[in-house]
Amino acid sequence: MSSIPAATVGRLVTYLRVLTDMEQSGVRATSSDELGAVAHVSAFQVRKDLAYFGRFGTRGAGYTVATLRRELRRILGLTRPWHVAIMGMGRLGQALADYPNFDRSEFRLEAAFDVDPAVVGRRIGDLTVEPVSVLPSVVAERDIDLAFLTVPAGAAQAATDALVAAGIRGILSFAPVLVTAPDHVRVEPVDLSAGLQRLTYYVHGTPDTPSPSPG
Amino acid sequence: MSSIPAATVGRLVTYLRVLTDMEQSGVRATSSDELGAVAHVSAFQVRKDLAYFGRFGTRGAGYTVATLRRELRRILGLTRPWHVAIMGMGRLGQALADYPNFDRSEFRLEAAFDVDPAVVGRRIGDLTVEPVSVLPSVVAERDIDLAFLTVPAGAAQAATDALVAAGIRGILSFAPVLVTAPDHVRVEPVDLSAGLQRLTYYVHGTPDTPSPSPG
DNA sequence: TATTGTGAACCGGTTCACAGCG
DNA sequence: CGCTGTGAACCGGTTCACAATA
Repeated sequence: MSSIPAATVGRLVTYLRVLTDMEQSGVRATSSDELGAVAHVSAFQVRKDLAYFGRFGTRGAGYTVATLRRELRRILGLTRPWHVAIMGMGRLGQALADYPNFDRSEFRLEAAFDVDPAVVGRRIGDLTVEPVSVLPSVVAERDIDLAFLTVPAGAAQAATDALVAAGIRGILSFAPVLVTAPDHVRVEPVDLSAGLQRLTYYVHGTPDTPSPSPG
Repeated sequence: MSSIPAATVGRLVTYLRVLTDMEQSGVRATSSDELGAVAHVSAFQVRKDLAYFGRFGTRGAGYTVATLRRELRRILGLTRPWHVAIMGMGRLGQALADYPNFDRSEFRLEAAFDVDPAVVGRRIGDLTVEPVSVLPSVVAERDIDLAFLTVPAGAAQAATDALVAAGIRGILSFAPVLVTAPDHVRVEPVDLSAGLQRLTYYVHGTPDTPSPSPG
């Protein structure tokens, strides 16, 4: 049982969403059946995924929404605040900087960086854009854990190297390129253009000749 | 050989990127070995992925970059222009609307929609925001194939239903919720907050006790 | 009785070794 | 001779059946 399948981690995130919705709707209890139906996953799969981490239900009764939700938040590391920096204050970086949803989450935007002197010093949301030269000291002083990588493709690897050198632990990369980081730094791609290209694969083909079978 | 693994489709997108970079750098020929090294995939895997679709190389010699690139573009459905609408002109929708990279790609932004009368009529990039009431006629008239779903979580399912009813074939969803669509409409999630939560899973744990093993 | 938790069977994707061929 | 293309072996994730238990 050494290593958890990546697919399981992804589904845990989905289960957490469903449980959060349930809790807000006042639902107290649920079952692997119900949870699976909402998450589009089999009840077997729900139970197997949870079994990697412990036993959270009551046989014959199911799961308590609040309890299971708390456990999933703990498993996913969402019980403490995460300090986040934005690397690259182009349009996407700016859009993320005043994304209001972060206010209610465990993610705290602590800094914003750009190489362009014309952008440095500008206020965006309640951050002031800082030059990349101060990245190492800012990361250390404000205990920054994670970064959004929102620089152009050509700058992505250099920016990643700088983040790694500064001591960042994880990177959410929006760059439309493959960036490489050492094993102790996790890179999670959120890739607009890759998603778009996968989409065309599944959608193309004429309406007559059915599209390539979905995965 | 009925259905292609989803992972293969994702890797084809990566191979295409690598080949595009190679072509721009003037590299004429490559091999499954080299391609795999750059894409962080085994040479076996590269050859197996390609074998689902045909035979594109020359035994003993390898692959011609231009040829393989053309074939991958064809396989992924990237040889014709795709007409795209943006649904939801909040910050993210606006950021996408003047994302300059689309100019050079096969994706053409053709329309932007919002429910908010205060936003309708505004010009963003070279689009004018239109009310959702005209969605069906606009989709039909401008032959719109795909949509970016950039509405708040609470509006995501209703917006999806509207897009489906209007005849959209594929949706790139940025909504932090699970949206459901009929089988003939493909939904590809590009999920910021899910990515962030997967990231914390892999990063959390003390520096002493090693983090959960990566997938 | 109802539903969880789990060892075993199954299946599909990855890895491999090598046959095919330029 | 070198590298692709591919049938077979392997492995890991999913599915399943059922034992455990509130």
